[in-house]
Amino acid sequence: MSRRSIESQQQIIHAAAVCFMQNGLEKATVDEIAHVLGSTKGRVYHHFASKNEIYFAVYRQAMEYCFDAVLPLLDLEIPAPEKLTRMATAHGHVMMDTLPFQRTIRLGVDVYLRGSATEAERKVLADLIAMRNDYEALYRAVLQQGQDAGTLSVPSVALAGRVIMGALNGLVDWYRVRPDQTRADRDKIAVSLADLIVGGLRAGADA
Amino acid sequence: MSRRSIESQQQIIHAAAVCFMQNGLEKATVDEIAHVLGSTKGRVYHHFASKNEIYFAVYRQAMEYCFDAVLPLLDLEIPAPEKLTRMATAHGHVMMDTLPFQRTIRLGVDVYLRGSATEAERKVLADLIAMRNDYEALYRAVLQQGQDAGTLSVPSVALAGRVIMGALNGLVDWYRVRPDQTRADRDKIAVSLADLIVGGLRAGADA
DNA sequence: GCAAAAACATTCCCACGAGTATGTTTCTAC
DNA sequence: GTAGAAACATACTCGTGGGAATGTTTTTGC
Repeated sequence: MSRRSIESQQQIIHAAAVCFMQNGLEKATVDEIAHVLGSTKGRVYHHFASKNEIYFAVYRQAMEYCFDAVLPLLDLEIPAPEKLTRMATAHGHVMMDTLPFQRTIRLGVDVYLRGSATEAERKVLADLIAMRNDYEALYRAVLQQGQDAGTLSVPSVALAGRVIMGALNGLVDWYRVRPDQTRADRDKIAVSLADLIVGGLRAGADA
Repeated sequence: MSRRSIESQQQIIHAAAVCFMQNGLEKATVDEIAHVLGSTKGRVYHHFASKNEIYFAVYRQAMEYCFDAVLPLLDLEIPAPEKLTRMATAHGHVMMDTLPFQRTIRLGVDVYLRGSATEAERKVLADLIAMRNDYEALYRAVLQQGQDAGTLSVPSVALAGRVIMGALNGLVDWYRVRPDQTRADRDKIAVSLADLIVGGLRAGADA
């Protein structure tokens, strides 16, 4: 795999993420993805066997962005609530920073590819879904630690994990990139979001 | 509009919701929707001008399910935290009870119909999105009331509204209908979900 | 510098599905 | 019961987009 080839692939993946976000998985055409790059279909099909494979690549990339942001935080020796808050904040940042990729994930996932996919493709998709589950498991682990330590009140670790991911990933549904927005602005959103999720809404809990 | 006509339309809408949920908005074909009913395209196109109109009808129906469940709760004279919890619980129930409709809403919304839609269709879609916003506003109103009364701690009403809707609507992503599941089981899910969102995760807030 | 392979562009094919046109049956009004 | 309209079924058109086949240019290994 030459250097130039990898770079070209990355460009295609990035362009695809943008097209997928703007037009959805089905309406986004391979011609359009190529056109964004000032190229034609030939280039895309030279690097990817099918449109599905492009989607898989975008999916994987999106998950890697998440893992890269959160994995380092697991080693911190801080109480579970704080760790959870920092993980959620980091995740919020990734959502905003890699919006096209994260939105793409939400467009279909298991809906996309129904029957029409080959057995090999289903295998890849299953791996990707497992990858997403592994990511959610990172949060569940911290939830369990907090429950054991008495610093978190978690009736159901599974359900709490779902709620956290739902609230965090919901960000891509309403967040819109604004050109005059600074990193500090996004940080405020991410921190507020994390605090709301961990701290809840009831008054008197903490500041 | 005859009685038989309305019933037929409702059947089509319901079948469409199931197809949309299973295969996505694009992959779900009009032929398939008709086939679920044991009919053909002719029946569908006799009642709906286009596939988009079917989607609109499903969307509207989904929103009406939500409003019908939550609107009555607004008149209750109870503290904001309790009202919010009950609203969230009711919403959770609707999500599970009308799963195909609610999942359909998440499939595209603004992504679906890009440029290819007529001006009239865009108008309808804008109305539907406004309808969804109105629904979210019900929650924001209660949040504001709680903030004013001091029973809720809401740094940003807008953000809190997003978080609540995100966590609640995320339910349709992971909830799966199980035949041996009773209403009590679903109620437990809905209540736990609402408690988590309103109460948060930090220990010591309340039971 | 020269084969050969990679990295594209161009052209073409064709399956698929939305929408239409037209036929056929069933209900309704009188 | 008999027009006529509503409620379908059947058969067809046609644009579109995924993917393959083939041609052209650029890079790389020797």
